[in-house]
Amino acid sequence: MLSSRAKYATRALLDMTLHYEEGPVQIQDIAHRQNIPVKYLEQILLLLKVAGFVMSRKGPGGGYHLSRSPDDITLGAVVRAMDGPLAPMSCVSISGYSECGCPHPDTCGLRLAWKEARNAIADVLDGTTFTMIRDNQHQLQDLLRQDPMIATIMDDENSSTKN
Amino acid sequence: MLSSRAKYATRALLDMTLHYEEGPVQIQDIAHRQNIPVKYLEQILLLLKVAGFVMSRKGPGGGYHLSRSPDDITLGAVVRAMDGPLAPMSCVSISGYSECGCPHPDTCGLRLAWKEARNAIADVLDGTTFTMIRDNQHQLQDLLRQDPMIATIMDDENSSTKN
DNA sequence: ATTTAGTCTACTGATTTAGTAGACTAAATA
DNA sequence: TATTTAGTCTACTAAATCAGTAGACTAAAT
Repeated sequence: MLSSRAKYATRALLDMTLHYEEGPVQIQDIAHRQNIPVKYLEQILLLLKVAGFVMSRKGPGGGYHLSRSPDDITLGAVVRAMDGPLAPMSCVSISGYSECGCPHPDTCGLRLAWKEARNAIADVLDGTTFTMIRDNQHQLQDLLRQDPMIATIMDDENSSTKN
Repeated sequence: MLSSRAKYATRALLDMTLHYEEGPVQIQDIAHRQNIPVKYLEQILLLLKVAGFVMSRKGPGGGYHLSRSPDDITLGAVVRAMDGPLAPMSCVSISGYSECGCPHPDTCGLRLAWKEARNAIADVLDGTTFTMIRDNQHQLQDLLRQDPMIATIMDDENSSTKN
């Protein structure tokens, strides 16, 4: 499970994607719209700034805006910046090959499986840009506007029974 | 990142898969071979027993053994039993649809992406049995035995640069 | 009766998480 | 230049979780 830091960060970036054409958006506005504790969001935006996803301007009319096109920001990059490697086990992240304590990491069958899992998740998250997320969201909203009853059906169809 | 509980549990089950034909194996033996703290492993094996993956026998000649074929035990099932849902966010696990705090969960574009990520990871882990893990491990060992220099190359080829 | 081996419960130290609080700095503008 | 606006930076903390450790107990075999 990803941290709430990652959850809020991605929500904030989606919010800024939705307001990308307008000027800078203020922390308070993002916080209110996205239901995020203001003071916590401040810290998270600072992290996103250090990581190069957003820029800021102080003073009246200031606020935050994406530092590049939402087409060039992937979910994977953001999650890594907030929560570290996507790897399910340290032995398949660059930083921690030999630190897993496994008796024979070089021939470990589990390691192979963890690697596949990491690659699968990375493929999805690195292949998803905030532009795509925005477009998908608009499509969902259109669908729901046409037929409000579709909501529950959509959920049943899209979610597998597996947690 | 999965817990060390999940790490040890999967290592223990792999160990029991490797000794599946023999009788019960003792906690101490698993712990020594797999480099796991004995007292911690006790607790984990109890969890695995409750979850139905293993059976135990007390007294001399006793120990633990798989309660069904390693062909019928998947990595996904074990990870869920140890660490809970594979979902990267609560909003895409059965238990927590509406508890994410998102303003509009039903049309959330992020939720769609998290769902895809969860399905990707679930496909890999639910599609990997302990028989497969054992066979892969044996294959790796054979390769390494033939050419000890291949180890580093294998690692370079198999791991993407992405964490 | 003794040994062997799993079972059960409680506890603990360390770390991380998810925030809160408050003082400070820079930019705009009147 | 004073004031307001809005981001910045540092410190702190309550609660939860994690990764074990400790020790007494139970059941099976001989």
